[in-house]
Amino acid sequence: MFEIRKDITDANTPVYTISTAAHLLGISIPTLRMYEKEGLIIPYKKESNQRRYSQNDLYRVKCIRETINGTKISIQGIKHLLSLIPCWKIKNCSTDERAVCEAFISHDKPCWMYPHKNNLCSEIPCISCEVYTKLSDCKKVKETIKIYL
Amino acid sequence: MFEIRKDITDANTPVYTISTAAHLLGISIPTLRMYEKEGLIIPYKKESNQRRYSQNDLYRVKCIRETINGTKISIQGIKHLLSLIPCWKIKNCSTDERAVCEAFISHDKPCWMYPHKNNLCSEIPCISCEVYTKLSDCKKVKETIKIYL
DNA sequence: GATAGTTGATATTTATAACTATCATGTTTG
DNA sequence: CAAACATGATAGTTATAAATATCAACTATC
Repeated sequence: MFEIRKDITDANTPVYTISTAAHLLGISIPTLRMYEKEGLIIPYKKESNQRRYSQNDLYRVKCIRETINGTKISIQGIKHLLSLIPCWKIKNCSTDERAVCEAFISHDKPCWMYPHKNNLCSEIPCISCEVYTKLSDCKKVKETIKIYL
Repeated sequence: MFEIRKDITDANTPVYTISTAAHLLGISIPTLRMYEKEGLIIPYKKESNQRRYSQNDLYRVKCIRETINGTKISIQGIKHLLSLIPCWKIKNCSTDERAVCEAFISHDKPCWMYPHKNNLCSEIPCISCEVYTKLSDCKKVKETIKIYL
């Protein structure tokens, strides 16, 4: 227990329980749950509602903590930053879709934190959406924006 | 003393001393100097090195404080946010210029906080550069980015 | 079916960012 | 040429974000 699994080839496979993840990261369980509540991470959830973390999830949390404790950007700041990811470009939203999409309009939290109902994002769960998966390091938002500028 | 001057038509004219500005904003003088040190504001400086604040400067500080105290984004977060303003697009930098420009490469502070030597930005002081002047409210970075996306 | 680990929620602790007070020195103003 | 206000710098205070501890109820595992 509490060991990094090297038998898993896919870094996106959710294998670690919350206690293992917390141990590997050197943080407490409530902290992990807080990051999730704030929308900084979306762990996989089993049918029973239990969380399972992948290797990429761990990396993601590592980046979050570097940003909070190293760069001194607050959680609210990170959320604001993540809201700048041009999801409407990545997903190629139409003008009509943008006009009614909170993720396009607002800028206080990442797109995956808004309710997805009647737009094209409701087709795929956010945990497997490229907008979420392709940007594990919140310090790389600028890079991402540059691509579409 | 300590009164908003209504005789000044140009909101960019630097008229208020630091004590007047602090009083009008309801904050201390060191706080104003801190915001400046962090690159969140560039007050006009007289030949004697004394600061003079314009009406727009006051508005800018008001927005900074809303962001810190209301939105709960830290100063480091605001700096990071301001670094995302696509100055290279606004100023129409060449590929060669971008390649050596810290403002293009880095993302920890606004472009006007980097030393400007051998690029086209050295022609104009940052205080009168449109990249700085056109975005008084740091909460409107997303709007600005959208224009160029 | 007993032990270990999970869930969300609330209460508490801790670390520190944001802000202020105060300093000796320099500048402005009547 | 005083009085008032500026300067940068340091030291101290305060507010609170980030992290943790603990809870009763629920789920997993052997």
